[in-house]
Amino acid sequence: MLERQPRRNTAQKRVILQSVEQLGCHPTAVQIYTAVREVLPRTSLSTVYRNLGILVDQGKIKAVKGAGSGIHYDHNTGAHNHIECTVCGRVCDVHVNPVNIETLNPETVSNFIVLEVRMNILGICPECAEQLEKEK
Amino acid sequence: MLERQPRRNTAQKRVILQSVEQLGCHPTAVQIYTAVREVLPRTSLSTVYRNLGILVDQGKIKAVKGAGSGIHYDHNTGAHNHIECTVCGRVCDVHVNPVNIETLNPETVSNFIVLEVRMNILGICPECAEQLEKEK
DNA sequence: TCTATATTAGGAATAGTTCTTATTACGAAT
DNA sequence: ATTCGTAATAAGAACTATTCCTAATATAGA
Repeated sequence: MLERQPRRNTAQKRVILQSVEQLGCHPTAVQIYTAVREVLPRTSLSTVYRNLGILVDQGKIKAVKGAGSGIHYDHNTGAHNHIECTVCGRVCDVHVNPVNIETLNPETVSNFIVLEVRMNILGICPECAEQLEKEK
Repeated sequence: MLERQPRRNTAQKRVILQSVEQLGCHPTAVQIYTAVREVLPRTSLSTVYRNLGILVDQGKIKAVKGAGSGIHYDHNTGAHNHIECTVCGRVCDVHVNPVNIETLNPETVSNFIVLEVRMNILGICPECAEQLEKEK
């Protein structure tokens, strides 16, 4: 017997998913909220958070936590890593050779059962680098 | 002329650093706070946070942000990566081959100036794995 | 010991996220 | 098309982790 997960196809949910896809470079909940409100002005921030949680559960988007505060959302659900600007906080995709989980020695990982290896690169984005150069 | 950084050697600061070193496995501010209060019962949480910030600035400890909420503190300031238990939130050290920053192609990193590569492994610690096994 | 001021305790404030509750509206069944 | 059960909503309260504020305290240098 299949468990019925009632999931209504509401306008808010559709626009929220669309916004994550269109905003690019991994928006935060507030950025998504701002974008959604341009289409549906009465949408509340909690609705955005709730639906982002649902979309993550459904595997339609991914939550990304970097060095800075706050969660970023990513419509690219495939395996890839992230780079984060330490100046403006922007998060972008980066494709470096992934670490093969099977090759990790149990001892080196304190005998943990490894689920996922996330690489997080910190750096300065081209825009912020240029800005810093100008200010000198 | 050397800038004078007035740094008083207070009991709180000493005990806070000691606690980070002794607690092991990367305690959070609240865990450090609890440990410090056993020695200095009138210590406040803001004092712990402020001193942890100072110790990070001085390079005596490192702040570690993982997938879960909250900051963990690490007395091992050398280059190494972390593994985090998705069940209990514990953070441990792990030594996998570091990624050489110089080998990264500018294009693959969206032309960012790379400062640091952090690897964060998610998994289940031996204790939680055993617990989960029992509950089955 | 005295003194200037860095540091503290305590609590208020803030940021980001989750929870609560009355209301709304989707969609299945009439 | 209308009705009806309940999932989803708006609004804001609550919560968690952290930082800020201020008067009181205690350290290091004279």
